[in-house]
Amino acid sequence: MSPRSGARSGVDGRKVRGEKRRAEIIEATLRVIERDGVAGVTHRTVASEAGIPTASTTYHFATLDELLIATLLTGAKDMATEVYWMIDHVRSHGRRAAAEIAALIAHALGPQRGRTMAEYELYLLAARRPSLRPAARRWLDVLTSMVRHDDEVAFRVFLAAIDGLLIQGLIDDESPRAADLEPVIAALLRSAGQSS
Amino acid sequence: MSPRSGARSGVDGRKVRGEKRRAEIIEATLRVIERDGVAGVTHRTVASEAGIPTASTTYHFATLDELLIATLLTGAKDMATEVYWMIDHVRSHGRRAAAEIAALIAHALGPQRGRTMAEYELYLLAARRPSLRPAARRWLDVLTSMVRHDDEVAFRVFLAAIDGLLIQGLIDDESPRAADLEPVIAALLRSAGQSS
DNA sequence: TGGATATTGGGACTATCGTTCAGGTAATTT
DNA sequence: AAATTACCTGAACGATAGTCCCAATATCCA
Repeated sequence: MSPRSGARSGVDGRKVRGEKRRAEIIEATLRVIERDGVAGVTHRTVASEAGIPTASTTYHFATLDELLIATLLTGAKDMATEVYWMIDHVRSHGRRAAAEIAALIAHALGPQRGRTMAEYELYLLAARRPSLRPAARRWLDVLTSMVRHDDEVAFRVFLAAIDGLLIQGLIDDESPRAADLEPVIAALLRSAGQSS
Repeated sequence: MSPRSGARSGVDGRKVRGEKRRAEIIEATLRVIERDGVAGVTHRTVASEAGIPTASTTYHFATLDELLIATLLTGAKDMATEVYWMIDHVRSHGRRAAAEIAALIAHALGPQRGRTMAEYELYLLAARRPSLRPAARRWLDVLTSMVRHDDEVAFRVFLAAIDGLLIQGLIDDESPRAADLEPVIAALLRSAGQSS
């Protein structure tokens, strides 16, 4: 049985013992996805990555879907944080924003390449499984909610273009350099991002 | 053994008999991906979808990877054709382009939703497996090669934004309506697409 | 026509999968 | 301290996976 189904001793925050395991399992899952993709996620590979017995993963996450949902929810926060930084750069750095954002994208496609792939794989999984969609859409909603209403259209263009650049960058043999991305970002900001 | 590994009777183009089967198997694979995703692709599901015995798929495609590569190569042409239509609309319809493109995207996210998902799943698969990348990048290269050099930056913004809109549309509960997409496309064209 | 070869198709072998279960340990409450 | 409950874990079950093997068949060149 899942620890959430029964048995909470009194207050809510008392089941601290298992929460640490849950977090470890989720982190291990993310590492597995970075390395082998969503296809490589099994109870056994995750348990092995976390260095715990197999049955422990099935105890905290009754089904694989449940594990993936939790992983996506956890990852969504990180994704949102990343894009939030971009927006912050646009607002504070003004003209330098293009260079800053280009560097962030280059970083996501270079050193963080595995992580970026993992995020988009979970994203696509959400497209196919309705139960994952709220989790996947959350970070988009969060971002959208923090721009003024009259900028919503421009903001959507900005987000879509960033998504597209990241995805297209994933199938390049060598990671794109920030210098190559900068003119594209500049053109994007010139129309869509300047007023946000 | 794969038909390519041994046994060719003299010349190369003599193995016409099996080519039809190969095509059938690839088409069945694409249908399986549309319905169940890349994760649903197994020798057995593909064979069942094509109405042929299981061993026939392993005969023509020794490994599952080989089958996926062939499927991606076949599908790449269709994807390129679709985006080419969009560009054509921009050039010929002028001011109406936004509405036309919005309709195309709404169509890709509505009736063609399964197909669109399949394309992006194969796309992400290419990000993870270098052997698939040339096939995935081919259509992008083809598109990029047919715009003037001074428009390249604007064109990249355009393509990236389209990609992003499609992906984000995939995780919406109900497919976005063309009317909702049109202002976004219009804003995009206003800056990036008008000169291409 | 006859032999060589490409192709088909049914079945089977082995590995791994998700999930379950039963018995144990550690913490928490009374 | 006793009991209750969360938590842990090794083993196992049934299902399904990839791939292989071998006999049967269709096709083609000589």
